[in-house]
Amino acid sequence: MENLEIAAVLEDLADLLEIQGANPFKIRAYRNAVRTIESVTRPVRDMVDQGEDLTALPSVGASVAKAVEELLTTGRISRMEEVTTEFPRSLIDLTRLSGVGPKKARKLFEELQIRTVDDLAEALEAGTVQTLGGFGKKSAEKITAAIERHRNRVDRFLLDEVEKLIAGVLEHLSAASGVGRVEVAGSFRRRKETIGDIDILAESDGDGGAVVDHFVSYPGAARVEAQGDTKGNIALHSGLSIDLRVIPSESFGAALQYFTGSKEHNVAMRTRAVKQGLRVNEWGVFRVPEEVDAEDLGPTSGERVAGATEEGVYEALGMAWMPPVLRENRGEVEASVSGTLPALVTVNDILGDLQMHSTWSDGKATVEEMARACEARGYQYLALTDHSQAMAMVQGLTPERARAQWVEIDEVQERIGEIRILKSCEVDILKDGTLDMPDEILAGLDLVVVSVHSFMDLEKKAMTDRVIRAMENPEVDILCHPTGRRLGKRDAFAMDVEAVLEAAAELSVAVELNANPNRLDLSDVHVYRAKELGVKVVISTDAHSPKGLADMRFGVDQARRGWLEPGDVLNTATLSEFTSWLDRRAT
DNA sequence: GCCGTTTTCGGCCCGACTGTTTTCAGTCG
Repeated sequence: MENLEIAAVLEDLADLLEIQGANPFKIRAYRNAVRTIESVTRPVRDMVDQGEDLTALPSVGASVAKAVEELLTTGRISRMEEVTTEFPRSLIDLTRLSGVGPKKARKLFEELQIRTVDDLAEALEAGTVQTLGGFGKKSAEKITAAIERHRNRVDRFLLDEVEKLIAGVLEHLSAASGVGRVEVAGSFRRRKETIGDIDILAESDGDGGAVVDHFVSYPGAARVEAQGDTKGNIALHSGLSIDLRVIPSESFGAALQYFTGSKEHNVAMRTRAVKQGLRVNEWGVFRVPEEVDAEDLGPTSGERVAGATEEGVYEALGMAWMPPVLRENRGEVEASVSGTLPALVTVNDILGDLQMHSTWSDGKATVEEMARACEARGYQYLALTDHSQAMAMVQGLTPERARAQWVEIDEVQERIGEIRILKSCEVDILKDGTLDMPDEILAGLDLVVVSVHSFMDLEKKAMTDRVIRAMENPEVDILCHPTGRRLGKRDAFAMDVEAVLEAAAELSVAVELNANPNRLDLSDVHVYRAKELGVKVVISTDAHSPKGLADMRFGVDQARRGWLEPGDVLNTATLSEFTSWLDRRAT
């Protein structure tokens, strides 16, 4: 069982306990443990198998450790079984509907015997929901709309989609009178691989309500969900929900910090602040007067010690500012305090792109066009990685056509001069782990990259063995898009990523972080683990046109989320450093 | 349920908006 699956079960347990009305701090404790397990870079399963003490993990105590061990050995958690005799697990789906929380879910179940979203839809249709105390006409309408959205749900958006969707909103907002800085905060600013909704902050010391009015008048808005003096929300036709907060200048940094999150990062920060007699909220950092009861404090009571800038907020807490990509409570708070934050890789460090396609297979541009586009980006080298023949539908290269391409590459290299074009091939890993290209061709290539494109539904062990077998071929340099996922479309293969990374370390094979925003494969947690194991990461665009080369920045963002520094990323190497790496196995 | 450089007991992050509950609970982020 993968870490994410374990976390999902515990999350369900927390949701059910909340419906049951358990102690809120107990519920929070479970949720904290969920976050820990989601971001542990090693498989928890291995830790249990090796008899390690799970309570060494932050926020995991005796109860959660026992529950996880029980889950891994028996496939169930007895605490969960107890709760589900009282409240069916399907009630969790109700709380996922906007406007329905644990209290309402419980009430719907106890008074109307509603167990599922379908039950709820029927009851709304019949008009019985409105008869319950706490539910009126408006809430019935809201929940009906939420069910509708749930049924044709556009769950999460990709980073590149969001960038396009919000450009017009930002332009519209900047045109509002009295608005200064406009920043997008939230998971978008942290460059998370998928985005649920958008948080925009607008600086204004004037009439906040007027700014919100202007915001909700955005012509592209499908509906207005909320509208107050400091806050508004609209939904676009795509389903993307956009929150606006209007913030005075003196609080802009505090608000930017607060709404950038993550929630877990902020909790860790505020807990630290409380120990220093400070109070952090979206309005600033305040020194709490000692003899005043916390209950009597307003949001801006006490002496303001920071708030105008984000740097100032961190400084007030004795911390160094850090890039938003790190703010996931995975050790960055401690690293910031101790001055050991990583010096993250940037787009400017990238000196080459090691996966792209040309018209020799399914690319849209010629070898020369791709090379010139890479040259224009300031790279020292690129690798042409057209598909091998197993990818027949995209005219993958036969050995004969591979040789023919080498001739063309030599000609282009002659014309183009400085930038080095590496002869490569994205060789398919066949079902049995052998490679779709004869050894003499592999030996003639400058660089061999390998990928799985077929039989993606193999059993976990078979898939893991297949990929490791491919990496054992001494000609192999890079494993591309290792888990095969397509965000929001296709799950990762059933594959033991830990075992594959360990094999990569052993065999001196690099792993790709595919920069295409649909893939971003490996994930942030996996590249972090690769770094821990000493596996080199290559950030490649897999471009099929010159335009696709620009996706590099998405890959770099993901690498930064995984704490990678330039030295961890192979394609920050200069050409001569990179070619010596290619000779690493020569003795 | 978890945790400890003030604590092994007594805390645990905090504010805005909405709808309906005439003074605030529920939900959300």
